[in-house]
Amino acid sequence: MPQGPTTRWCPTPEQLMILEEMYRNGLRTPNASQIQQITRQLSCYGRIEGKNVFYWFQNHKARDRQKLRRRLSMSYYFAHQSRFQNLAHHQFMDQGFVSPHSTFLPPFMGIQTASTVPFFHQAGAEPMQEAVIHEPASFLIGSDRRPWETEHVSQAHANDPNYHDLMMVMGLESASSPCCRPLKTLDLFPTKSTGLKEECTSSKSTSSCTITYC
Amino acid sequence: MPQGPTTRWCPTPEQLMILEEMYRNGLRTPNASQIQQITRQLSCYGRIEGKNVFYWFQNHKARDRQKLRRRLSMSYYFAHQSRFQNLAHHQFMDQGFVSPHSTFLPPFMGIQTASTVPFFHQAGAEPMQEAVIHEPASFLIGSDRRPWETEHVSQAHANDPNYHDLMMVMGLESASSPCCRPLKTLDLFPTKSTGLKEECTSSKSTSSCTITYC
DNA sequence: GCAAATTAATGATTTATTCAAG
DNA sequence: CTTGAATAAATCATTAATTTGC
Repeated sequence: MPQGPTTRWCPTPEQLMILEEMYRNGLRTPNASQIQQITRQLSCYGRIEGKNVFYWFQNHKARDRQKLRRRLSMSYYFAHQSRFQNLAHHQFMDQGFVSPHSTFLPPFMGIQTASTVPFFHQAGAEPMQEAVIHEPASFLIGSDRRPWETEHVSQAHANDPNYHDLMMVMGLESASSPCCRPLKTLDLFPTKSTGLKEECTSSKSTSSCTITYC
Repeated sequence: MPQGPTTRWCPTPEQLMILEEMYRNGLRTPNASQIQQITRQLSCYGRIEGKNVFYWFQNHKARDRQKLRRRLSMSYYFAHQSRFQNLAHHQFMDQGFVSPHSTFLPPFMGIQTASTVPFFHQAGAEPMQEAVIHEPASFLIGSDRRPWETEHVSQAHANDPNYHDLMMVMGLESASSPCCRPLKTLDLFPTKSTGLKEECTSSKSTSSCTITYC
């Protein structure tokens, strides 16, 4: 076997740049059609499948949240350090109070989870209203992202008629072969602001997100 | 529209019976091919899709674990009731110490999560070795369950060549149309015992699981 | 009895956590 | 250490049981 049984996707710089641009522009949870479109778009920069796109957004979103929480808890802790039983920072950072993969939290909380965060706020002095730690399920762009509909399309999509789905909705060309004509600024995703909690932290004044890729 | 836009799957008694039998026989995390097979098998008892099967096993497994944890915590609490600050059972069952959807746990633990359970055991006196609370990721039967490959197959599976995948491996007939000839005992899933933590609590002495459906 | 109101189950999604390749 | 991949936990949402007032 020349290619090995299973090797994980390794995004090319171009793919990564495009994905990050989409993310910066507010895309968080692309639906099946969007995933297909993005996959096709990125496939001219290297091997890629729909699930790679799906996972990339999932992980990127999760790790963004994680970083935010970490920063928040951290700053909260340092602001009220004296309350935490005279434990120095490294004492619970380095000694197993918090696993390296878990979210930072003051020692008395143990491992932080979505469920325990409220207690943290109860125990603290200030509400920290400005930063929503646990966003509700309404956080997605479209609610009809169904991994089950994302299948094999990237493999046998060459002349699959199901491909021309939401292309119009997204304002993307609906060429039936991998789009290899980038170098253009496209109108990507209509940013219907649905009261989302954590959407588009970057500047966004127009009603649609655009992405420049090259 | 006769059927309405979107209504969730409502399993028929036959479908439920078969699924539960498979679960009893040790199936926990069917892979894509198994899901396809099961879907096809159950489709003659009513409308069903691959994702329904996938979700059913996921939910059933999770809620089994939940029940087990609840029972364990419960019995542990009653065994060491005196330690819990003289709180009667209803005092923390009924007054918001434990949300109705969360796992039962003694009040000092707050909401139970997989992460907090170890602390619970640390705090307690006995190890309760016999029941593994938080099973590792190696808990699945096959590691290649990919929801992304489960798609539309139930919709346009009639003459899809990809269908005859693991049928042999599973010892199931590979008819290309929905199997509507039940009333038979089939050899279903080879129970390769891979050091699983929470597998097949029911009696299972042979090396393969069988299911009788009618 | 029976239908509105409540509650319990459970199907479907999203989020958090963990594993492991590189 | 970063991050792609996968699983488990938590949550949401709809349907079925069940209760309650008539």
